[in-house]
Amino acid sequence: MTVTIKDVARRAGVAQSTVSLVLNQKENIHEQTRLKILKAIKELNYHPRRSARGLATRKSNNIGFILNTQFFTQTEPFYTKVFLGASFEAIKHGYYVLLASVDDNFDPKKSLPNFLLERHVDGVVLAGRVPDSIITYIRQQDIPIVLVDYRVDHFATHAVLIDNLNGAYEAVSHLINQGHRRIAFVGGSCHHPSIQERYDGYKKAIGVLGSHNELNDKLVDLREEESSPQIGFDSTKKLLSLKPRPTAFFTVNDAVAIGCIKALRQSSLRVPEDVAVIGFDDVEWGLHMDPPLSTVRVFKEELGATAARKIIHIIQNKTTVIEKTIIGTELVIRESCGGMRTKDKYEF
Amino acid sequence: MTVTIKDVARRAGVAQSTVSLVLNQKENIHEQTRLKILKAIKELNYHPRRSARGLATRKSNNIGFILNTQFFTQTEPFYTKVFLGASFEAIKHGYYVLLASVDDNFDPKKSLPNFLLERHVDGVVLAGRVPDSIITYIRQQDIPIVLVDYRVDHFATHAVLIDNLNGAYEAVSHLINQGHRRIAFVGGSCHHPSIQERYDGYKKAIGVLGSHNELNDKLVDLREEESSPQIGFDSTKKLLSLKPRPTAFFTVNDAVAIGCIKALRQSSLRVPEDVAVIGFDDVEWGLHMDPPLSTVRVFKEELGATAARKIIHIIQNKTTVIEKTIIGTELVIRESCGGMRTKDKYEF
DNA sequence: TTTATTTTATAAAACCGTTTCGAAAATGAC
DNA sequence: GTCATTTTCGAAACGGTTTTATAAAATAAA
Repeated sequence: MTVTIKDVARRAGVAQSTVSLVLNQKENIHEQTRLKILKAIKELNYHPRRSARGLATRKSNNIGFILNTQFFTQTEPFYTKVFLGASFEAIKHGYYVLLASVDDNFDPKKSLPNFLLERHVDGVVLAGRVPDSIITYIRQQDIPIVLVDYRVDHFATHAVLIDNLNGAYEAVSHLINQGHRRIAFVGGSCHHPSIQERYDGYKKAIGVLGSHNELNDKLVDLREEESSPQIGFDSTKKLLSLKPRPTAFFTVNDAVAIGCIKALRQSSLRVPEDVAVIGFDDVEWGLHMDPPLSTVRVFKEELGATAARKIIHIIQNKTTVIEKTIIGTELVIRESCGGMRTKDKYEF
Repeated sequence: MTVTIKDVARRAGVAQSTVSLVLNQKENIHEQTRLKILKAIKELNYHPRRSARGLATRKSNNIGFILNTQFFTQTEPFYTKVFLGASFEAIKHGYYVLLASVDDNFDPKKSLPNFLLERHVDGVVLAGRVPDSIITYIRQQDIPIVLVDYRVDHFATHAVLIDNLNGAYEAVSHLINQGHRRIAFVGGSCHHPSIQERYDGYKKAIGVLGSHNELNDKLVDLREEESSPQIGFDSTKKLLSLKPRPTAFFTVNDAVAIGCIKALRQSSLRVPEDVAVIGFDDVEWGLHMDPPLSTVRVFKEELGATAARKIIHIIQNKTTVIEKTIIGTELVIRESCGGMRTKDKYEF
């Protein structure tokens, strides 16, 4: 029924081990027999079966992609894009990506992605904040790891990261250059390193370009919860009570920006005429918001693709030297941060 | 190093075949030896290796998920959600989902998802419109198929479908009940069966609840291209030139609704005061639009989950009787279709 | 009770479709 | 003709499942 390496060998008149050798591009195959075998392969339309190969080589040619369950409940499928990027890049290299999720409070002794137990993956990509315990567990199994958009300082791990610092720096610089002096930093979860870095970029811009006494803790609203439009709304409402009120809002991501703009509108403030807003991430619908949202573009698919390339490289080369790759961002100026009116500029 | 079935057998003092028997829950195992073996399994933390199992059983315990490449370029990750639904449902049943995409003009002789060639999946889910040729090919390989959000009338295939007809019917009925008499049907690709069905639902509602001469071809704008905000914008602009202009717009999906509302706004028409809009799909950001978009909710994850359950069932039971499952929709009334003002009601 | 027969539980062997490795065969150089 | 060097081969893994054989236990027949 299904054609095996044996059939190919028979038709080509060679041993199956020889077929295997040409299949795996090994040395020392006489060109003539190589062609003979290739011909037989083509004629029979032969394709080696993955599980057989996997058994013999102890490689699955799959890679696992694990993320925190709670990210799925988020408004914007940020990590989904990362996954897609990884998935399609992996295919190019002959790998498939298996998706799994873990809870924040997960216990390796009780529940684990099955692909880890069944040796069904050769390496895993961990996306976003994941519990330490799973990192520890996977390392014990000697399965290579690459983190995406997450770092753990006490683990030496390969990682693909967003240039949050610079992204935020550029965004806030832009606001400063437009004359803004009271720039609020709106609502993100202080637990995620990426958010911290965005905050650092904000501070740096104000420190470098503004005057230092403009670095005002009151203008910053970091939260415990995962960022969301709701958080953005609440956060903005709170920040609007400041006197004088902020003239610009740099939000920790686009989801927060949505809530932020909603709050501004509810307070009868016009964007961008009265207040400037810049988000982060560049999600699809930012373009269609009213006004179209200025933001810091994150190359989500590229993050995933890079992680895929990296884990595959590690798998194939047993690389041991740890390296972190930082993917740049791009400031996307649309309408939500338009130039300030003269009146505002001299307001304070 | 890695613990195999042999180790378990040795420790339990039985033959490995016996271990295999309890692993696979077969009959005729003395309870006492069963427990003994289970104990050994637990103590050694043994997990059968997938590729070994796969080789022996000729099953991969993977399922393939194929969709049209062009859907990835679409604004809203509709099918991505379907994929996620399928993926997580599959995990519950011990399967993993492998993602692949095919071009519209793809040729099975040249390029094929590798998992098909390498017997790496036991069945596949095809999402959205896919070329006939791939369906034909997969059937030849005797690999079970389930379609999601697609139907091909000349193939008898299992399918999971959206109740587009009823969804559209309810939405348009709602508009009619609000007093609208000139309801436009805005911009979708006439090639996708789902769009056709939504159109049918629209016609049915007007036919049943309206008067028949309100069924006016001029109010309908179907396109060749895949639906998008741009299409929605163009389509709406065109429909607005009608005299008298439509008072309500039923768009073929939410992406189109975005463009539609943008066009309305550009023509200084207020939503919902001057014009009502209802979309379809219920994408994430519809809730955050201004005004929040009324729409017909499609349970995307549920579509995927159902497809996963179905394909797994077919794989395991060799079911042969074809069945189509239709998943209901839900009319979500938000603000974009609010009641009409009295003035408009009597306008014609 | 003894013997034959069936049932049940376990063991042993064959198989799934590859890769790998040591040995054999072919080739070439001297 | 001998010795190296290529090239090819055969058999043994890899880690499970499945089929078949066998021993032990249970049941039925004599």
